[in-house]
This record gives sequence, structure tokens and C-alpha cells, in this order.
Amino acid sequence: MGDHPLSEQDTVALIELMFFAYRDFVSDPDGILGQYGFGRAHHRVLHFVGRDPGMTVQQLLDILQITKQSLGRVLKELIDKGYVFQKEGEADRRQRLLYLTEAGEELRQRLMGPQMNRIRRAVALPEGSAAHLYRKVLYHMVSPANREAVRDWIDRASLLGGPKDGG
Amino acid sequence: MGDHPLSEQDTVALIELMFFAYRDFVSDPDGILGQYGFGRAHHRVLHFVGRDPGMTVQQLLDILQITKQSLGRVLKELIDKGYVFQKEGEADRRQRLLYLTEAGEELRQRLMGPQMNRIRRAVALPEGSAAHLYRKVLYHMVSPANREAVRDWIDRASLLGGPKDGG
DNA sequence: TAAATATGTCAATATGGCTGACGTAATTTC
DNA sequence: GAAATTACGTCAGCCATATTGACATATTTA
Repeated sequence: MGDHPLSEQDTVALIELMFFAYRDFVSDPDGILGQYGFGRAHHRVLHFVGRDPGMTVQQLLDILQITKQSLGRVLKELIDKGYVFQKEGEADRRQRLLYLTEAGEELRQRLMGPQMNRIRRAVALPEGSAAHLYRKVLYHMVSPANREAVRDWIDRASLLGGPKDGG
Repeated sequence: MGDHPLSEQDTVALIELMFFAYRDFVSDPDGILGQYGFGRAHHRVLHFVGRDPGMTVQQLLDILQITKQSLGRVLKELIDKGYVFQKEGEADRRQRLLYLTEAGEELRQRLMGPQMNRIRRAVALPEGSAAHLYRKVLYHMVSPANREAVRDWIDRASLLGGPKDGG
């Protein structure tokens, strides 16, 4: 085990499952977002800001790996509609620290709910250590160059835990 | 084990890993596609047609879950540039059965290569049964309503195995 | 013959990315 | 203190990929 690689067929099956699983995984929040006139980009902003309240715009850009112009539009909409607000940084007054309003946190929870259920159902298998392995596998799917940033993010976000993430 | 659900923190970490992993997973082929003036939609068509040569347009639409108008453009481009060709169905002459040209199959393999390497590296963990569990978990991430179709597809595609998928 | 199916196409629209350029305020560096 | 850099915002245009709705054609089925 671990010596011989996965068979061609099994590997292709996993590639395809990655496609099918992700497609359905994001379909849950998509329906909810539609009711608000939002899209997936809004969801990502809500999620990450909710996980790390007070984060800077640059930190958010680093995580999403998109341009500030792309972020600009969705962020503006979320602010205009009262789901996100900004506060001038105290140490560095150039910064516009990002926070969720109450409505923003509620929406974030509403969007996360179905995905949490789906994850929990998916890893609740008889084999026991599925969650651990699944996490390990997904982690190794991230490009090596990005792993440190992803690990840092997960560790840090787990520590601060977001307002309603069980902290 | 299996009784108590995953902790809030662990579940959120998996949700985020799903995002990071998928983002990097599709980044491999994206670079290659750019050289051909293609996008992810072209990749999906190449992949699935290559896995099931002679499939109908409707079968492809069912798998991709997009509209025929969306498929129309990418399919036309792939045909115009000589990566896909169509053959009139023998039993039903309304059908336009889809096949990859040699160039199409080559490109498909080139796109699949990095993803296969990434999957194999990701599941090549000491714990042994990672691949099996990972597959099971991803399968259960698919919406119940879609599972039969996905299972059918994987089983059928594994059987016919595509021209160069190890058959 | 009529209805349904498989496919293709035209037109308009939306989302979410992108590049490039420019501007302002604040901080850091020399 | 002047200059360079950083953090952020914004305008303008472009591209890829998806959508809905409408219509056309060929073929098969009832």
C-alpha cells in the first residue's frame, strides 16, 4: 500500500467525482444566494470575512486569489446591501478592516448550513477515520506552493473560530 | 465513531479545503487550455466525449447539466478546430454522435495528466485505504438525486474505459 | 398525419473573472 | 522632509461561461 499508484480507472473516477461533487456541493448555497441577488463570489466574501472578522482587503484578496477589481464589485454590493461593513484600521489607517453585520452573519450561517450537513453526512461512514483521511487528501490536492498559506489559514481560522463557529 | 457528528471547526475546515482543493485542482489544465484558446467548458467536453466515444449530445448535456445553448458554442469551436467530430446515428439518424479526433484525444490526455498525478500523489498516503475512503466521501458529496446517474456514469465509463484510459 | 424528439441557432442578458490605467491617502524609507 | 511604497478604490473595456426564450429542421414515434 502506498507503493503502487492508483489504477488508471480509479484515478479517472476520482477526477470525475471531484467534478460531480464540487458541482453539487456549491449547488446548495446557490439557491439561497439567488433570493438575495448574490452569486458565489458574494458567498466567498461572506464566508471568509465571517471566519476572520477584521481582516484586511489585501488578506481577502490573497485567500481568494482574484484581482481587487473583481473583488471590488461584490464587496461594494455586500456593503451597500448591509451585509458587510468596513472600519478604518487603528494601527494603519490606510486599511479598511472587514466585518459582517448581523444580517451578514445570519446569511453566512444560512449558506453554510446545508454544506455542513452535506459534509457531515459524507464523512459519517462506518470506516471511522474517513474525515481525517478526507481532510488529508484534500489538503494534498492543494498545490504545494499554496499549502503553507492554506494550512496557516485553516489553523488561524480554527483558532479564532468566527463569531458563531462554535467558539 | 460515526455516531457523533464532526465538530463545527473540523466541518468548516473541510468546507474550506473543498474550495482550495478544487481551485488548485482545475488550475493545472487551465494553463494548457489557454494555449489553445479554450476554457474549462472545452475541457469537460473533451474529457467526457473521450471517456464515452459515440455518446449523444443529449447524454453530454445530462452529464454536464448545462443548456444546449451553452454547450453549442464550445462544441462548435472544438469541431471547427478539429478536436471533435460528429457522426450521424445509425439507429436514429437525428442523433449526432460525438467522437474525439486524434488531436482531441491527445489534448485530452495532456489535460488529464497533471490531474492524475495530483490525485495519485494526494491519495498515496501511509494510511493505505485513503483512495477508497476518499472516493466514498466524494460520492456522498454528490446530491442523492444525482447519485444514481453519477454511479451509472462512473461504472459505465470504467467499463468502456475510453480509448487510452488503460484499456 | 400529428406529435414528440434530437439537434442547431439567433438574440439578449447575467455573473464573475481579467488587464490597464489612474487617483488618494497613509506609511515607510532614504 | 521629500520620495517611494503600500492599501485601497474606481473607471473602462474585454472575455468566458452560463442563462432564458424563441424558432427551425430533420427524424422518429404514436
